Amino acid sequence: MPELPEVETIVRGLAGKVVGETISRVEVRLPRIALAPPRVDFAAAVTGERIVGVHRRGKYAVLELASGASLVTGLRMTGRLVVAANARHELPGTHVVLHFKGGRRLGFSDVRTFGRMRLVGSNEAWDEKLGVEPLSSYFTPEAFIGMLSGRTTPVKALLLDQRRIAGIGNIYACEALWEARIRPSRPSGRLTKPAAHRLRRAIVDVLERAIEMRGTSIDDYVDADGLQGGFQNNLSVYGKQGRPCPRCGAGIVRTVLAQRGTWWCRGCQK
DNA sequence: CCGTTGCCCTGCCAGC
DNA sequence: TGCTGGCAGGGCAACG
Repeated sequence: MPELPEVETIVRGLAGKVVGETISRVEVRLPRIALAPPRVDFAAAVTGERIVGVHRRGKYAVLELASGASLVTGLRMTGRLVVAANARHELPGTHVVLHFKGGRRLGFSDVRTFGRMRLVGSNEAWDEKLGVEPLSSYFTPEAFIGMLSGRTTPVKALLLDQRRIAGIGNIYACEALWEARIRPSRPSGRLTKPAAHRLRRAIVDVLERAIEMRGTSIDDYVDADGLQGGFQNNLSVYGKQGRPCPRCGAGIVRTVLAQRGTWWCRGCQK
């Protein structure tokens, strides 16, 4: 499931492959995947556009187009964006294909069809609901403490809320809470100041380390070259129920919190 | 505003 | 072996 580090890795890979390319043809095989403003036809509007930049916002990959419009792709759980030289390497469940002049192509695939590729106009504030970028200078201890204070929501649910911090998903929420030695169910407002500082630091640390390892490949994620990441070998608690905690040796448990599987250590997360 | 619930969808796998 | 029911989960709409 692509979270911030996986989307960052995809975007870095795409930058060297698609910037400067002109989209000569667009295939939309599953129309509900490709969204556009009212009365705008996705394929017609995108055809002829040139890609002038690529960036990430939260868990979204954004292709910047020469007209000022953007193609915003949300990968959800199983979505993939992969550049290929030809049709031979096409992934199963490819729903949208951007063909470039010269023959290469960018395919968007998603077996579960939860992901979306959306064309947004230059003035469309598509990301106004998204919270702070955790790897930006705006994610200060003060900003984080402000989010936590007075709230009864379990701190893990707050980490997953994209309106507050953009880009953290289940894997990195679990890992950051373990690193900060904080119990996932702890009410946000009950974190001590040192705990809040530890957690902010842990979020930044775990995201940066995961980007260094090119993301976590549990079952579906691959980068823009179709290659797996390496952070799955560095996970401490995610998916590790029954295994010993790498820090204190107690057994890692799996509970359900905010409808999500939650892995943590009863021994050292308080 | 805030928090919760249900829905979308298919691959996988435990259990029979 | 073959089937099936339940689970996985990010974002969004609807609701209280």
